[in-house]
Parts: sequence; structure tokens; C-alpha cells
Amino acid sequence: MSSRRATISDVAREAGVSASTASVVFSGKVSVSDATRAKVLAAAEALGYTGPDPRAASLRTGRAGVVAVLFRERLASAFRDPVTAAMMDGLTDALAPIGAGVLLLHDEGPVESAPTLTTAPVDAAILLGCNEILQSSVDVLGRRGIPVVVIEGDAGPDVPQILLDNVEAQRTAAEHVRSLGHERVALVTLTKDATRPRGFIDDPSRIAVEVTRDRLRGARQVYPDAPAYAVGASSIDEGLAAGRVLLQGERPTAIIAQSDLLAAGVIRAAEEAGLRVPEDLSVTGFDGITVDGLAPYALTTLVQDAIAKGRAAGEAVVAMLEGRDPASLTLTCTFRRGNTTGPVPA
Amino acid sequence: MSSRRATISDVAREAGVSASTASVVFSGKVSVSDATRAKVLAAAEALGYTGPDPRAASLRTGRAGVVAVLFRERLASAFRDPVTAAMMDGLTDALAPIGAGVLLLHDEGPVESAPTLTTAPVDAAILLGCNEILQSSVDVLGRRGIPVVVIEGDAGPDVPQILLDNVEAQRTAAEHVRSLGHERVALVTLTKDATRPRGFIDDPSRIAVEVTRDRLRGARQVYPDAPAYAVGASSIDEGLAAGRVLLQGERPTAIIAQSDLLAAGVIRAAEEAGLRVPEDLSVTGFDGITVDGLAPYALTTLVQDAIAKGRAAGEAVVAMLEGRDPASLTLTCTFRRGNTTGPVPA
DNA sequence: TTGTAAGCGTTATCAT
DNA sequence: ATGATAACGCTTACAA
Repeated sequence: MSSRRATISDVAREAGVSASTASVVFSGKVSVSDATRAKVLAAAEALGYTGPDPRAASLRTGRAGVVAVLFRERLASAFRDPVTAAMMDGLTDALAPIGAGVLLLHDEGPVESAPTLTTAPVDAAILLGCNEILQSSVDVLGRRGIPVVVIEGDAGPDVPQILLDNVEAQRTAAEHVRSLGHERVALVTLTKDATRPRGFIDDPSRIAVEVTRDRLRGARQVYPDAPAYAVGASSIDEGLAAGRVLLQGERPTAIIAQSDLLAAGVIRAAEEAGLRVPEDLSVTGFDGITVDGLAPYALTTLVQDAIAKGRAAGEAVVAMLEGRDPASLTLTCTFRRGNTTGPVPA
Repeated sequence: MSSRRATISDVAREAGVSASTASVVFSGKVSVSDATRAKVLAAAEALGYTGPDPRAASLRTGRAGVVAVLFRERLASAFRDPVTAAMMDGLTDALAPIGAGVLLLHDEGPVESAPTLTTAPVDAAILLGCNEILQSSVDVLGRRGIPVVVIEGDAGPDVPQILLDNVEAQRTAAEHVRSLGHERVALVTLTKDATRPRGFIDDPSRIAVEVTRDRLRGARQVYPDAPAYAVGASSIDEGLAAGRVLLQGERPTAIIAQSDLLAAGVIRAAEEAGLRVPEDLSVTGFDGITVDGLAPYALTTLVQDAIAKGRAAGEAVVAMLEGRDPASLTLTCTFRRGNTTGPVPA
């Protein structure tokens, strides 16, 4: 009909009231007489006005109703990892009370090529994992006065963190394996850095990904000399590939994997090699997810509450947005013995 | 330092130029003398100004730099489905040129409880799947003048759609199975509706989910009387459960599943029952994804290019945002014969 | 309960 | 190349 989209002023004029009154009808902040409300609503209906323009409201109120989640990886990868999925679940849950949408961003390429993070109208940001880009992102957001929470990464003392007791948890798994008598143990680790090279790890100090480094450290506290093979991604197929490598020659009697998906792949590699789990090979995972299709195996693993992790991040964001002090939090993994670990073969 | 966040006016004053000039330095739309640029940048640096406020810029320019994706399901489910993941991959790819962020929204609950869709500052929206809520969403967005694209759903003739030839593709699979001589065939379908009840389908016309209905129709064009069992989700474990049901008693010699994950579950059920695939049971999937851990099976399936689907949706959105006419598009699946189908057992 | 007025921070237009 | 001006559409003291 009209060449221009109707605004709240148009509605007010049509209804014969002031713009502020019309505004109040939509926001519901102040009481309005029923008659007035009806008039305004009727006018809105007539003009096809569907409510205040979020952009203008956002400018005025200073709130965008959007929380950004910055991923270290491609969004597609994020969509593929069950732990990330669970985390997003908790996150969206925690954000629901403030009705915030979730804006996905990812930082590919060099530092300055992430325009969306500085360009997007967001009230807060959650950063997932840590690397150099992340640190610079934190700086920009900090200067903007945008609250930031980091999950499993370190961006300095001023930024609230949601952490996992990766070192202790992985040590617990290793101790369990040792208690079963295993001496020859191999490790399958998550990615070393953004380039995702596969292969044995020579120098643990050069691992850029904190999670990988921490879990490796935990395992090495028990098995200082265990060989560690890094994969390119957390998936069954990558675990399978790693398992094939590690089960060649003089094979280990136990393999400690840094994720359940990797562990599931290792188990497949074992089956492929004619080995029984856990009679011939013990395998541990990490995460405590349900690996689709892994039954009847029940992984011995460290159960992390990824949903709680996401929820904690979400709640920290909500707290900051409400002016409260967010708590940094370290979540604890629970050891769960399944049927994939057993005594060292005679 | 200052109690108030620096604005572009502050920067301009500090630099001794006008606000518009300072603005131009950041937008880069018009040429500015090097000296002026340097002055402005220095002033910004001094004041800790990190660039224009996206909210204000958005109000002024009318662009938010954000595209919304509305899911039918919980976000967590979306993060779990490989096809959705691939679609998001293509989508983010297509959106990259315009540098738009992706805002995730989902419509749980009753129609009016989706405030974010009308509240969020977005330039366009992509709706995934179809149901009643979706139709009303389209209406609201339409009145707002926000371009909408629907993937695998129908929201009227004015809304561009990205479709799949589900009927034809599934019929092709069924014809392949028939050409192998199979007579006793069972179907495993995707969810019937939002309540996700499992069980045999009595009345196909009451299926709310278009994809499920179309693929079922395709299969029934070849096997009008084949029993169809609907699952609660597209996953290996759901396929396993369905397979167990269907392989009881006088079992079929072929099972046509509406997704690869379901097919993978059916194969596991077959293994569990001591049946060989394809010697004792033929199985077909749909999607053409790589099922993590399914090797050495290569599913006979319909390959859909989910990445292309997402990309098409993204491109349609870009086209609309640039004032061009977006094309509705029907993507075609490709039949791929793997090693999970064979002649009917003697 | 309703209206007035003053911005929120930016950028497009037009003039210089 | 730079500057003055006027929106963008809305919300919220404050006044009536």
C-alpha cells in the first residue's frame, strides 16, 4: 500500500494519540487506558504495523537482545560436535529468560578479517576455546564495553571463564587404567592447533589448544612416556585412523582418548584388528556423550556436563548484563567406568 | 577513563574535524586526505574509540548485517543433525560475501511466544521446515518488509522456496529395490509431527512434516502397501529401534529408510539379528551423508547436496537484499548405489 | 493517564 | 575534501 513502512508515529497519528503513548502500548511498561490501547492497536492493525523497529529500539535502549557466540572453527564443524551441541543447548536455555537470540560468528583467517564481531549489534559475547584471535577479540569487545565470557580458554584475569578440570579428570582416567595393571599405554589427543596436523606429539608445550594440552598433561602425570597421537578433529573416523596407527607393531594394552568419539573410533580399529575390548585392549574416552551407534559398548569415560557448561556461560552473561558480578567457574568431570576397560591381558 | 563511552562526535572534536568527516574515515566510502585520516585515527586511538556503534549505524543505514535462521526444533537438535549442519555450512558460505552474521532462532511453544523473531534486528530470515508457526512467522516478517526464504516448506507463492525432489528421489530408490526383485519391503520414515510419536503410520495424509510425507509418497508409488514405521528423530539409535521392530516375525527383504542415519541403524539391527547386508537384507538411505563409523558399508542412497541447499537459501537471501529477484529452486537428488542393496534372497 | 521534548550515535545529502 | 544539517524510529524523563 504505502510506499513507506509505517512507524510508531504513523500509528499514533492514526490513533489520535502521541507517539509516546503508542510506544507505551507496545512496551507495556506503563499503564494505559483500555480505550487508548484499543485505539492504538486498531490503528496499528490498519496500517500493518507489527511493532517497534528493533534497530531503533536497540539504539534507544542500548540493548540489542542478542548474544554472540564466537567459535574458533568453521560453523559447520561446530554443528558437528556433540559436545558443542550440548553446550549450545545449555547456553540457549540460560539465555531464554532474557529472550536473547544467539548470533553465531566464527573467526577464520587473520585477526583483522573478523568484521562481524565489531560490526554486529550484540549485548554480550561468549568465546569458545582460545587462541590469538580470541585475545584480540576480547580486547575489542572490552573497549566497547561488551561483556565477554570465555569457555575453556584464558583471556586474562578480567574475563570470566567457564573451565573444566581437564588435567585432574584425565589423570583420573589414567590412574584407573594404571590400577588395572596397564603399562603399555598410548594416548589419542584432540587437535594441536588451527592447522590440525595429525601425528605424534613431540613437544607438548607447543600445543596451542588448551584443552588438548591440559588433558595430555593429566595423562602424562601418570604415564610420562606414553606416546601421544594428535588427530585432526574429534570424530569416530579420526579415532579409527589414530587407532590403526597405534595398534600396529608392538601395540599398547590400553588407549586413552581425549574424546568419546575418538575412543569409539579406536574401538572400531580394535575390532578391525580382531582385538576384543576390553579383553585385549582397554579404551577410555572423555566427555560422557552418547555415541550414536556405539552400543553395546559403554565407554569408560569422564563425564562432563556440557549442557551445564553452556548454561554457566549463559548465566554469566545474564549476570553481567544485569550488572551483577559473574562467577568464573570450574566444572568437574565425573569418572564413569563402563565396559571398555579391564585388567591388563595376561 | 571517561564516564561515558566515546562517540564519533567526541573523536571528531578531538581531531578537530566534523562528525561526518570522522564517519567517512571509518566507513571509507569517500576519499579523505591522509592527514585528516591520520588525525581522526589518532584521536580515536586516544579516546579508545573502536569504531561506529553498530546499533546506530544500523538504524541509519537500515541494515543490520544479520540474517536469522529459524529452526522448527530446539537448537540443540539442529546442532545434532548432519544434514542441517551441512546446510548451515553452505548457508554461511553464501552469506560470507555480504559479511552477515547468522542469528539462530527457534520456535518452541505457541505462536505468540516467539518474541525474538519480531524483536531481533535482522535483514532477512531463512525458515527451515514448515508448520503452522512458520506460516505466521512469514506473515509477520512479510509485513516488516523482511525478505524470507523457506527451505523445504511451503509458505505461499510469494515466498521463495528451496525444495528437494523428495517424491521422485524416494521413488527412484524404491524402483531400484523393486528392480532387484524385492516384494516384501518396509519403510522407516522421519518424524510425523512436532510431538514425534514412534510407530506405524496409519494415515499418511495426517503427517504434518512435508519431507516425511513426500518421501513416503514416493516410496508408496512403487510399494503401495509397504508398512511404514515413523521414528522420533533422525538418528542411528532410532533407526536401530525401528529396525528391531521391522525385523521381527516375517521380516522384509528390503528396508527403505528416509535418512542415512536411520539406514545405518537398520543395518545395525540387521547385524544384531545375524542378518547380512545386503545378502539377507537390502537397505537404502537418504541424504548421502558420510555416516561416521559406518564403514565398510557404503549406503545405497539418494545423495542430496545439503551444502548446496544451504547455499541456495543464502544466495536467495543475498539476492533479495540486493533488490534482485530470488529464484525458487528445486534441487535434485542423485541416486547412488552402494553395497547395501542386492538381489532378493532366494 | 497522556503529551512534550530531548536525545540515542550514526550517516546521507547537499552545499561549500 | 570537508562541513552543516537533517533524518533514522524509538523511548523515557518530566510535565501536565
